[in-house]
Amino acid sequence: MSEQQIVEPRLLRGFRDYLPAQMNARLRMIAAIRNVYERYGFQPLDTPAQEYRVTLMGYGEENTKQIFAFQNPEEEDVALRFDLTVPLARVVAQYPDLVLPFRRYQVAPVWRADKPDPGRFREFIQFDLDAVGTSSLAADAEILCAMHDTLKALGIERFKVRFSDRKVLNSLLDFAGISHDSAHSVFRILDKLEKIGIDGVSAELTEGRIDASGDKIPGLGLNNNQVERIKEFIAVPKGKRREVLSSLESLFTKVESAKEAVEELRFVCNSLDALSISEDHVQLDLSIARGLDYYTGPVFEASLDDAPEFGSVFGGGRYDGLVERFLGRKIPAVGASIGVDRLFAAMEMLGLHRLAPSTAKVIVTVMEPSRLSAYQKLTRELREAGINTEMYLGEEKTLGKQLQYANRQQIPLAVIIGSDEFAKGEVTIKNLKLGGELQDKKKTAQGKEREEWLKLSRTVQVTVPLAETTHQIKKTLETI
RNA sequence: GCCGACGUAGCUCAGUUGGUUAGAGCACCAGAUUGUGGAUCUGGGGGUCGCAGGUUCGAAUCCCGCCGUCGGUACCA
Repeated sequence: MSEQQIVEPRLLRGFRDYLPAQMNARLRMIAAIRNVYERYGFQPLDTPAQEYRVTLMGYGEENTKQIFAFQNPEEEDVALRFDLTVPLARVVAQYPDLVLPFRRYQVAPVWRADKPDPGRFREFIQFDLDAVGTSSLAADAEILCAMHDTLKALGIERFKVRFSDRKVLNSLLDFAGISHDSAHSVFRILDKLEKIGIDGVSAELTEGRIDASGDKIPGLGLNNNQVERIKEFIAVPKGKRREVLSSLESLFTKVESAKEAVEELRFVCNSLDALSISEDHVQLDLSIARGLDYYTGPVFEASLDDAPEFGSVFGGGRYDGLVERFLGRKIPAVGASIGVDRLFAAMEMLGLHRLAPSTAKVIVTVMEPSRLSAYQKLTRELREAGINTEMYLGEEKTLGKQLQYANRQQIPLAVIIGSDEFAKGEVTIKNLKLGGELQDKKKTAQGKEREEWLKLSRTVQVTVPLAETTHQIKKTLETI
């Protein structure tokens, strides 16, 4: 092939490869999440990557530019799904036989034509859980509870699930005397509170500001009185769920529309108490806005304490109006979506992943190629015993090279059979993982530790009769 | 989309006011060690200096355009 024909191997912006070490970690994440969702009795669903474009549209024109849209060979307008919630609404409307409440989970890639950021990709996996067909806020509490359990199950300790209610923000507009037409803009600015602070919010609500890069950000033109009211709202102190709730209640005593919001939040708080969900991990936080277009009640959002720059890794809320688009009548629903790849990236930054490329626990090295069938037979035996086993298939003839290969693949055990072992009908089993760990400690070990080290190093490699290979390997794997 | 910075080996970067054959560390490969991985030592391979033009006797270095990356901002069902 001439040089001009070589195609440069490269990725599209916003897309990424998952090489084996990362893919193993991602698969473990997905399995752990699924495990939690099924413990709550949610049912699996899958839908196609492509939908009719019109199915996905209708939540504001400005969003359409985020959708990957094109024409299929029949020249129909189609698009890649950008979330799993809209397809769910379509399914619920399309299959009237589905038993309600329909509680489903779905794990699948979605696509958005956003500008990529850390933890933000153009193709990413979402893992959703939703309950459709129930207006009971017990469902909302259950979703919050599942969010909490999921993050725990992923081995994350320092996280916050925060919740509020869309109706609180609507009441805030009444409280501050702001037209509901401006709702979208006001909420968007409030959502930036953590990022730009109270002064930044204040500026954007009034005359605008100029950001660090010299960009002009237009203001909303609210008057001082309105901004003061919003500041009062923002000033509601953070604390225990019930404390925040009573502060809110007293602030909004004269706002008629707030009664429903307060009652909803009280219900959710009561449920969380009944479920013994800790105040440390699940908090009532009035400042979260999210889900501006279709959320109608409680909203949820989770972030990692040690990776705040990744923002929301798990979010959702109640959306009672979404199915109506496809059915003509309302079906209440609530759910949440975990951004698997964003969370993966955050955990990667925090070093929370166990990264090993291989799925093999054992490598059978090949020292005497002329007796290949003996190695094949043993490999087969180990596999039939349920042990993930790889036989060395590379070109290297020396044992050292083969062990180096195993080490790089992070395969913990090696089986060695050379002329000595063949002669005696034995096999040597080497614990590469333990050997590596001991090597690291070799320099520092002293006194009693040194004795322990010597004792352990005698167990790194054992030789047993061929017939006991499987038994010995199982025994050793239990210690790993 | 807008503002700014930056593109030199697989990775992280150095490269003096433009001056011969563009460097380092890590990684990789080989040997020391023909049946024992991660350590050490020695040697080695690898670069159209993002792409295309211009200025110049001479460009990685200066100028223009394009592409890409990063940061900020906007947007985010």
